[in-house]
Amino acid sequence: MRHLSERQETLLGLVVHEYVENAQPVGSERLVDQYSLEISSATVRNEMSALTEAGLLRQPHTSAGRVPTEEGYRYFVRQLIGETELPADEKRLISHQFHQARGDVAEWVQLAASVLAQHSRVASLVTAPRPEKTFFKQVELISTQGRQVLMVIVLRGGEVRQQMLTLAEEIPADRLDEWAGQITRTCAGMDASGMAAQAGRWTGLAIDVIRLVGEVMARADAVSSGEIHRDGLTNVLAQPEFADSESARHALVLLEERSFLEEVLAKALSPSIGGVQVVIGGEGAWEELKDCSMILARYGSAEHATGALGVLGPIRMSYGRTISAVRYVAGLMSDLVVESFTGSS
Amino acid sequence: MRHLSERQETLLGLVVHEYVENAQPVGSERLVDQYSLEISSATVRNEMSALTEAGLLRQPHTSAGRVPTEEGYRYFVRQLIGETELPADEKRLISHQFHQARGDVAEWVQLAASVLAQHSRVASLVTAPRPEKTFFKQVELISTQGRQVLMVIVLRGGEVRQQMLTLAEEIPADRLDEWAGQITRTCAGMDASGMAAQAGRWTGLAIDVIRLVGEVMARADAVSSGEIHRDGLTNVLAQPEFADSESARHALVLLEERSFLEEVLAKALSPSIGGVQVVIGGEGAWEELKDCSMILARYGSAEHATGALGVLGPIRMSYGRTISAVRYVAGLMSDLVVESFTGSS
DNA sequence: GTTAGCACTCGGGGGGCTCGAGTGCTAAAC
DNA sequence: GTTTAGCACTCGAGCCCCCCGAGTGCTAAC
Repeated sequence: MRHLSERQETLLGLVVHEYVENAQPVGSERLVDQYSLEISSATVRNEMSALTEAGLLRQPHTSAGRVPTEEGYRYFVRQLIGETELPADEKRLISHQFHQARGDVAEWVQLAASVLAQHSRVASLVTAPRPEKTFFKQVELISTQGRQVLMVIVLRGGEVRQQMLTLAEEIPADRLDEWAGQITRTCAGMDASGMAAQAGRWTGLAIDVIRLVGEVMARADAVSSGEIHRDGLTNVLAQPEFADSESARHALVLLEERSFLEEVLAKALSPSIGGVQVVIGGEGAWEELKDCSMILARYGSAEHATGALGVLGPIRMSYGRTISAVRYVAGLMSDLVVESFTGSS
Repeated sequence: MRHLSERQETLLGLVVHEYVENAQPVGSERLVDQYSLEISSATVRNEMSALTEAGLLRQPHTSAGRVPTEEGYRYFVRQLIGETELPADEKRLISHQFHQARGDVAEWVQLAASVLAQHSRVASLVTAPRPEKTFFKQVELISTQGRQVLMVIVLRGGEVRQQMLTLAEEIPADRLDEWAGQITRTCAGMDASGMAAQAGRWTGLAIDVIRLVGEVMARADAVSSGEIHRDGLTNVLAQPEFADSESARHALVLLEERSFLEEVLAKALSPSIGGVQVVIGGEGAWEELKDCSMILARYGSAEHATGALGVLGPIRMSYGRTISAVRYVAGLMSDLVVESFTGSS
């Protein structure tokens, strides 16, 4: 399977392209017509035969056209795609949309999902950016009703968490402020374990507050990602491979199953930020997405916060287009994260 | 169509029940067999004929069994369902799950969606509880990096919003605290328009802060609901009426189209809390959900906060079961909202 | 009012047919 | 040696047709 001739590579590329477009096995004559090839259909047949031999194409049945195998798609993506870029006008449009949404993280995430879904025509996933590890910055204690107190915990990077706390006895607001100020001054910059260690050194109300803050931070550190924002679910239903409800259901289950998505995101994105990961047909590791591909990227920056985004669609997907869309959106999101952390307006 | 005999009502009920179970037109003989009726199939045929006349049943084609019409379902729900209750053990299970999740609003919402999806076997929707109108309670100004300031806005009821603000010049943290304290003391309890009116009376930094707070509050008042949490999307794909991908897509589009859901939730739930609204087949008002039904309820309490929840599924739905599930979950959510506001632990 | 009997209807499913796109092979041409 | 025309062969998709049986409405008897 090593060493495809240049012509074979070209033909593989054309088969992939044609199949992605039409969702139908592509035959030799068709190919010659469609792309005005200089060679005859018989030659194409010979080459196709070789590609089939090499495991890059297959025939759904004897005497039907050829279809790329998973291996064929992988070869295509690895060797033939090059560095496709989104058209400049699409880039401009997307970047414009992102500039509109500046300011609100939740909005970015939603927008990224929507943009990906629209430009890739498959289902998209985006998680909000989160720091690798949380550090305490500030706490506010706000009395609500009787002995109920709302704790507002601010983490480094500006993430805000809230948590209710019930006091043993009512405490006036100014005393609460005082406590909060003391705790903030003393504990600023600590991580979850640091907070846990602190608790013992305090008395009264502060013990509970610090313990709870520590718990909230530990919980935040434990989950690998927040909510996973989805969009474009209906796109995958439009694909002919999901025409029968059984396979459609199967694909949708993947997209609903949070734990599965988390696992995939975690495993596929362990490496580094910037690169785009392409998982074609489960790669042997995930039986569940046998007929699906995912294109994933991590965004953000390691010292601030990172998130993940990507798409999930049928194996028969426009990889060039989709990969560049994922890469571009990941880049924009990275910029936004860095911007919002370093405060350059 | 007025005045069905008791026997006719019984038969209508049985047809609905049988059709909901099997998704196939039900014939007279089948009905007699299945439910060991004391009357002959010919009699059943006569009654069915009358029900068809009355517009409550219809035949998919001449010489097929009967299927309830939309009107038939409505009659069934209005007159025949009674006050079905979930079995006690299911109630106990659900209530137990909710007690586990106490404390975090986002968790309730997610749990409610999951429970509804599981017990109704269709797709569920839940919005987070929100107050009718927001009132300012407190603001904190937290310096992050250089001239970037994170505003944390606490609203009555404990809802927390955050908003970035870029200063004209750097201001030390203790000055920020001072400003925040002043604004909080002066403006506590105001609504969005009150805040807007305030802005003019201040100077410097405070103008921007108050203006932004006002905007955030106005924005919060404008959207009728926050994010709509969904679950059980795959359930609807399992229904035979959505076997072909076209209708499945159609249903999924409804569930993805935020604006549509908001409209439906708003219109259907204008009345009051507590009651369960059943929208069968669009009721003429929504062409889009021609083949779907929604069962919706508002939860919470008017003076604190309210949200909406419900399910969307095919018209052929187990109304008794689903209505009681929606009612029960709405009740639990209402309790949680009230509890969390009044602070009774 | 109820029911047995009966002729009639029509959709679904299975079998068989054709059609055509596509293949692999061979032998001739370049 | 590679390319290509020619050709026999394959096999699934689509179509037609037919049969079957569940179900109906009607009529006449109970």
